[in-house]
Amino acid sequence: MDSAVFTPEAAYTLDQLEAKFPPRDLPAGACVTRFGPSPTGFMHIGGLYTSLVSRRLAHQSGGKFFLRIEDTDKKREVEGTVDLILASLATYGLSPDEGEIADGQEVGAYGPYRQSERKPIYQSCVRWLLDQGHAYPCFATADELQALRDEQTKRKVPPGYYGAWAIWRDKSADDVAAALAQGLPFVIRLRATGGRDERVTLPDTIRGDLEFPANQTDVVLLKADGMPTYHLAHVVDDHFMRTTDVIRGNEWLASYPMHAQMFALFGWAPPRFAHISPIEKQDGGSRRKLSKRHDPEASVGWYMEAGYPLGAVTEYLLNLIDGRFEDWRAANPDLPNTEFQIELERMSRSGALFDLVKLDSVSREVVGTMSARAIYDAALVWASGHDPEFAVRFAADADYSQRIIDIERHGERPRKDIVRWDQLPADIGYFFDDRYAELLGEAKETFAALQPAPAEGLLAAVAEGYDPALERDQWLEWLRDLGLTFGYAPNAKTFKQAPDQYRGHFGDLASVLRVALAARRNTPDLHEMMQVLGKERVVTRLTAAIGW
RNA sequence: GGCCCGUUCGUCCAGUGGUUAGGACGCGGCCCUUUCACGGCUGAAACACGGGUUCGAAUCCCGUACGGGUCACCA
Repeated sequence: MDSAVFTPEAAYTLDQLEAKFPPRDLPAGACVTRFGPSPTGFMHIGGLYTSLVSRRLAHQSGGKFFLRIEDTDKKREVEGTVDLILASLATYGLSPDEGEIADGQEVGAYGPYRQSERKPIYQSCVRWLLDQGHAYPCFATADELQALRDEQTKRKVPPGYYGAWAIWRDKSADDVAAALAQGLPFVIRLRATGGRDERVTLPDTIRGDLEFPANQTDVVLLKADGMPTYHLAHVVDDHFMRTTDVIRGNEWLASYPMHAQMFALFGWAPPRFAHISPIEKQDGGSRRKLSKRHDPEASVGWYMEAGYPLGAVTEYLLNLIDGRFEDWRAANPDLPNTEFQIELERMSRSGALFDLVKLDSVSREVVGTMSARAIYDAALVWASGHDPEFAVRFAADADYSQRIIDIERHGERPRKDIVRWDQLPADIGYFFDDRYAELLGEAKETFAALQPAPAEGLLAAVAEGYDPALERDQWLEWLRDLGLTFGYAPNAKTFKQAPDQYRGHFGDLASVLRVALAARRNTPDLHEMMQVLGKERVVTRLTAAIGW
């Protein structure tokens, strides 16, 4: 039987492919890694995690990181996913060196980088396997396969298409020709070579040597539509794309024996493997993988919407990769995190629980090291996409916005209360007059509820006497003195010693000003806030509040 | 069910035969303080269990339990 019938799109011999995709010219020790997502409408945080590991490993060794779109299942494909993947990677600084880099645009000499466009390559390899007797066509129907499984379950033997259960494994050429003549759909299966007690060992970079029973299953290589299964595509692609390190989720551990067998049959040296544990989530008493359905934080889109700065997600993930990152960061507060060398060998073998609280803490630190300008730029990009109304305000006066951001962020102990950009509209909205106007209603309520009630004439006096030229200390002294004339003790201690002699203490006075100026009781340093607002706004707002 | 993987404070990690089992986040307390933060100090908090090996085990071996993965023409 001519194998061409089963692989109509085959176009090369193995030798031709070897010549077409020669070994890469890279320095010794350089790692070539890849990320191979299927475009099913979603970018999982785990994909970002794997990409981070892969890309860092490649780059710190002088190698390459490429993106391969694994779109061999046309049923599950969701349009637009590739753009989403590209945007996600780009947002967190993980753009690939090779592969699709923009809509339909590819770079790199080992393409095409979409598996759906590599059919001739897969079929060429399968044809060789067929010719060698290492693969064969199978015309079993879904019903027949189901019946097989039912029988296996009944007989309590391992389910699967193997050995004597592999009904098409040893069919005669006549049977095959007959099925073909009827136009029956077929798949191509591997003729498994694993012996009954044979074992294979996987030298996993993270986990050390792992041992499994050798593969005995005649796994499907080519589906009825002529597309490869993951197994075939992985082996063929990672060989011809010259991947040195396959970094993938540990759900692939169990299929390693199949892959190993195929590499051996082709006579190819397998790459190194590193199976990483998935990021999990606490769910009641147990833990499970972060799921697309139940956990919004499973999607990279969630982090983009929340406006976590690039570095925050990266550094949090780096922490999961190697706990020593934290120590490194503490010792090197100013170095870019790309300087941190990751080591696969040090990765945890068990799955890490995703901890949003920790992420926030990391983010706080990351934002803490950013300049007001950098925060402004990043937050504006976020706002443009997620809060247009705020974006307009924020962009209207870039200098004003940056001074707002910079409040209490300079000096020895910078304020670290920004975690994600989406908190900004609520946190600093009151600085903008149009937003402040919208907050007036609640401001009045808060003002009316103030205890002790604001002293008559206080607002007018502050508005009257406010001198923005005063340094913080002088200003404080001035305000304390002024407060005293309205019955506010200069500090809490004095007040506590003689509560009946005062209306309240300095903190109460500050609250009055805060509510009038910011429509809330909690604000950053009052002095600095007033400086940024500027005398005009301060006077206007205080004066308007006199009637509250 | 078979096969495989995993198990140190609530969480993330250090620890590779001899440590008062360390750090970070979170939590409690104290301090600083014009509110909220920041910061400083401090406290509570863990080697899944049972057997070995050893002078000595979180570290090595075996078993148990509990989690997880996988057994598709999905990746």
